[in-house]
Amino acid sequence: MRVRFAPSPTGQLHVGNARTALFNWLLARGHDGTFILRIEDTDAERSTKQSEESILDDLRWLGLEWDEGPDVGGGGGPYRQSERLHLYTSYANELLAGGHAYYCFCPPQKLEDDRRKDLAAGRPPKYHGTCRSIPPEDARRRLEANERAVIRFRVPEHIEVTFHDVVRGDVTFNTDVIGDFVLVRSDGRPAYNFAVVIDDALMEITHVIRGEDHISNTPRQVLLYRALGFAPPRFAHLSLVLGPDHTPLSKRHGATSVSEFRERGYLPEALTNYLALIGWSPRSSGGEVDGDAELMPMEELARRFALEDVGHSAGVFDPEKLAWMNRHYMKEASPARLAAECARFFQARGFLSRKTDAGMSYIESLLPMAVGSVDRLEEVPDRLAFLFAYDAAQALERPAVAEVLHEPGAREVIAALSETIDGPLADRNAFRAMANRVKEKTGQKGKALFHPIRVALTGESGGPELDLAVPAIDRGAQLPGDSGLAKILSSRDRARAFAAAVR
RNA sequence: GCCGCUAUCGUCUAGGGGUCAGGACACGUGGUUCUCAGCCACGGGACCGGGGUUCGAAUCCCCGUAGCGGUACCA
Repeated sequence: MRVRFAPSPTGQLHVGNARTALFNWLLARGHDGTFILRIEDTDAERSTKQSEESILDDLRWLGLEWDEGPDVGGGGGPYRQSERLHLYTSYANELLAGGHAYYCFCPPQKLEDDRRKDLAAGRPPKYHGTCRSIPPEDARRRLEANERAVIRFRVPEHIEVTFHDVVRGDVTFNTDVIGDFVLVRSDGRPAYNFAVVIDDALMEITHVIRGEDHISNTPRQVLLYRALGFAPPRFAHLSLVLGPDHTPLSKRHGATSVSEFRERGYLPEALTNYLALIGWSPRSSGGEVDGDAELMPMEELARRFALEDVGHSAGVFDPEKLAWMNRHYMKEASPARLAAECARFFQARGFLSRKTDAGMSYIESLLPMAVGSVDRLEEVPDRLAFLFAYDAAQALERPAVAEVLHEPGAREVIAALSETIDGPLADRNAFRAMANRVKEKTGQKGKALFHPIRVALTGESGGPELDLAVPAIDRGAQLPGDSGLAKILSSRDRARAFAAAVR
């Protein structure tokens, strides 16, 4: 089995295309097949090298490694269409010689006029066949006289073209609605329908899995396979991914490119797991489906994936569900990995200037507090901002904090707290011991005790576990000044500053 | 316009001639921890419309409707 993903490098990798790549990858990996990456850059105006690189980067980040491609080579190369021009030319000549194609000298203006007339008359707009019967000798003469021409495919008239789609079944088109389409443009570059067929055939692709938007191109391609004498591959057309308003997913709907999700702190396994479930669901293993059946690592997705289980209808991209999956995978990821991923967000927030060992291991120790209550890694620094920035006066102004202060005994607890803390609360036990001493002094317990302690030490009325957060404050406060970390006020200094502000 | 594809809770979906139409996300209520979150329990919520076939249709067929795609010297 040989499958391919063939993006055109004209922009960022979109989640819809990423899903197409994923389904190809899943099928290849699950069947010991070969996954090929081909760059369709025949549109020279819009294709950029930079875009190609970013697509490759995004695919790697997603974990969709390819076996053959522009950077790794392989027996079917080259893998950029711009480097395969000689192949297209040679097959175009073959088609010309066999009478399956002909030169067309129609100026663009005439083509446009024809189309307008068809539309106005309610006819399907298609090429009028003006140049269909120009004798080859005449064509050659005009070519030699430097007349511009395209090469068109001679579409057989009045026949039905049926192909089998693995996800949809048999699909039939009548060639009456298909005009003689362009194979080679006047500048010598191949058009899409021609290049794909040559490439898929030469690269011996067995399964063409692509977006539904290609379904009406397929009969043209089938015709080409026939004319060229190639055996057509199996086709599978995937439904599209839509936005909440049921229009194709676009920038209007927020983040749509893989790199945006990467930048915002989504984990690749969350994105791939989520994308796999749009339009595909694991075959229910008889009876009830386990609630966790949707959470699957890549290997399991690959093992269970089957084209036969792919749905027919378009799916709406749901950021909420993606967020849920991301939370799940963040909890599963190792703190070291998360710290490495998060460092840039701490840097952006000004909490970390350099990635020193001390700074990084401090951040690592913080993550378990934040990761359970955040959708994306990007939000982690905000969640932990109270550690790095402490302003007693500002905290007092916050309604939620003020509310806590109105609780009976709150001021007492705060006063006792500022007197009780005499050193760093290096761990949970030290924190508990301190809390007990405040409890003895004030007689307060439960919420009445912990709420005031929380607002005094963190400036927040809610947040990560208190007896985890407070030791973290003191650990940060004790780190050497060159740790790269923003300065952290110790819990003792916080308690005193807050007590003073309250008074 | 013409051609094609599609249609189950708000969303992703399972199922498929007789089911209490199942699950997940989201949502609501209650419980739980010093807190947001989390977690646990419970709850509301769907077969596009109309015909036909059938003892029986969400399921099969037809016709509508709607959405999407194509109708390029874009891919």
